[in-house]
Amino acid sequence: MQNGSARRPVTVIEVAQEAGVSPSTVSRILNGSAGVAADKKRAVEQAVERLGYRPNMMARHLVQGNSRTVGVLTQDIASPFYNDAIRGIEEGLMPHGYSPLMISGHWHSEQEGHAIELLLGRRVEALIVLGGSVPEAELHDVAARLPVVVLGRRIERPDFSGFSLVLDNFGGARRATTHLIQLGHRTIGHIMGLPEHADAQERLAGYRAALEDHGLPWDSSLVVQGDFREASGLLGMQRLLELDRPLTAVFCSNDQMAYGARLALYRRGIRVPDDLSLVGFDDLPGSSYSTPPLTSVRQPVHDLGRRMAEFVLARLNGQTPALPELELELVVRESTALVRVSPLPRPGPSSVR
Amino acid sequence: MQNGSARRPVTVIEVAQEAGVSPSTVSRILNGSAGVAADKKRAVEQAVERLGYRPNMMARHLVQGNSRTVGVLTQDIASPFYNDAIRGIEEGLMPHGYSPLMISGHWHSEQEGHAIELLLGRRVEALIVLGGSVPEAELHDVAARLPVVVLGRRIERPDFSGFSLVLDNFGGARRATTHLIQLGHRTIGHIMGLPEHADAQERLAGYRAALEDHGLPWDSSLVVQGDFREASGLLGMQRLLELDRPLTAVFCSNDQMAYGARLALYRRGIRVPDDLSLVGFDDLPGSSYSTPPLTSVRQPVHDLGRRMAEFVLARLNGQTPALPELELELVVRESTALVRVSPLPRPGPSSVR
DNA sequence: CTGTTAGCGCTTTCAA
DNA sequence: TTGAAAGCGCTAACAG
Repeated sequence: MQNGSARRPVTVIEVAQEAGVSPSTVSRILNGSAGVAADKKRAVEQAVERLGYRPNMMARHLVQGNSRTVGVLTQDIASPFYNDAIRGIEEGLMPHGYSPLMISGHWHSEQEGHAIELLLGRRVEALIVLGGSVPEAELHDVAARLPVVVLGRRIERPDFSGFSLVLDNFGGARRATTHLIQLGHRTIGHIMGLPEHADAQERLAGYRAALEDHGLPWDSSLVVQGDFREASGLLGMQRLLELDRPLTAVFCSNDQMAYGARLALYRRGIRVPDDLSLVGFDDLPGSSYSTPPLTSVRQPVHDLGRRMAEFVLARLNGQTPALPELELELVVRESTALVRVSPLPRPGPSSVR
Repeated sequence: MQNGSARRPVTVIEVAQEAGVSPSTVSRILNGSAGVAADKKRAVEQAVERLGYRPNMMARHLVQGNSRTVGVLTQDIASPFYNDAIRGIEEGLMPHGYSPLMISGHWHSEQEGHAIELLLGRRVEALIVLGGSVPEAELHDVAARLPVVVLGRRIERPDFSGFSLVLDNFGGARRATTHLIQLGHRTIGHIMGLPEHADAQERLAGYRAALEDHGLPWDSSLVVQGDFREASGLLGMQRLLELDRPLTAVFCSNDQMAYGARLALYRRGIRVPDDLSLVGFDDLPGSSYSTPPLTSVRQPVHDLGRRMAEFVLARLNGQTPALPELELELVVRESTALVRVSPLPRPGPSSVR
């Protein structure tokens, strides 16, 4: 059995020898950069085939001074939210001969710095940052050297030369809450995301604004804190249910927490949406198949990914395109319903519907 | 506003000049490859800082003949299943100074070929393949050049020099079905995955084996076809419910289809697990927060990812480690329960326990 | 300890 | 049309 490693890769020189031409000719044929006699072309192609030659991109890029690569700094490759964006980025990049170099910061500022270092070392031509918490100064430095677009973070520095793309979290949250109010709900809880997270703050603000819009009182005890993950949604809902205020609806700062909240309700035999309406945020792929399908605020993440890719590519070509702020859409499914007359559910055996 | 592109990156030469030393000295300091006078070291470090120098990895790798990179061919970066594996791979690679170069084939044999081409061009030192359908011949060729490990595919070629790692789908499915039988279920449906997919076939076989183990009759009308996605689970369950056989449990070939099936049941007001028990396969992160939390077969994907990474790294070092076949564990949650009413006049022989 | 020299594999002048 | 030569940015001998 082969060792599997070793065996030096074939080089142009070898191909050239095999085909009886010079390395430059091989290069020209491979890149179609100049006219070449048909017979030599055939000979080279055969040699390439026979030897299993594959151009060494590192060498090629070194001499050409480009890497055809765009760095993507994500927080968690495995997070359902960022994933969609990544796929969009891929789609935007590939047709132009670029590929993404992905790396995750794992919500860890230090690791993110490290990641950027690595990306820069690999000479990515542009950088797409998905959320996270790299210091603005660092982002700014990078943006001075190459096109940068950061999603989901508002960059305060007025001189930031990159592009910061923020979604209308406020508007989305306000729309979601308004939807609940229009269904007749008057006591609406909110499970908040990580409080230091701008998204969470804006969504809270949107929730509050909707309340004010309709002359409903603001009650801070109706807001509990979570961390964007399922478990915190479960805990949050439990705490909400312990209140003596009989709430009939809850708006969660993201879908994952809504899933957790849903489970807390299931355990207590509180039906959704009959006894309590639930709204999430993000519209994860799974949300259309949860029980019941979850009403949520959709962020056009996939589309956004593609646009960001195209954006940096355009910058690379010297253009200065615009990146429009996209509206967030409320997707009404089956987890929200008209408020019932008697808001107090009676706990009982776990029965869904 | 800065253009954001252009501005040639700093090179060693410039750093050397700035610090008043030779390029090799700079290199030595950066790599710690030899002792250097303290003052020169300080001077260089300052120059690096001042100029914002970052070594060009492509150049470094070119001369060193390695890329410190492992290719990861996944089907879909956004699939929750592969994601976990990817995270594991990352963890396995990073401590050794390697990074993953990820690319997705999108379940498209041709695109996968293209992806491998790209990876090879970037001189990845090893390749990790997650599922997919690249022709064996191609995999074999690659494996002759560098360490390859493929997950979730049995390679038939006896001379394959890579490592093929398959999970015990059969055993997992058998265990899941047996669990149902032990709960008293006698009419158990199965929603199958893509029939051309080995995983789907093996899980079907496991389901069938469990039936036989307990002397239950095999009934092909109880098996409907899906494609591993939610929508097909929903459709599949609908078809199952149209049967006049009153089934009390369904085993789905993966969690995503189980979610779809769950939704079909919800729509008809059939309760889980009270009226019907449901089992999935994969144990996706979301499954512990579905309603009800889903009983499923856990694949240690994350762990597997780490192990695969360590495996190829070891091969790179000339070792030939083993990759143990890991057992799949049935995670019993709340979507399965004792059968309520025995719908059939106890057919078949032997005990039920 | 440090500078000089010679490449890594490729493309791109520049002549022929 | 083609080959020879130079050089991308870096490190690894090899002298000193």
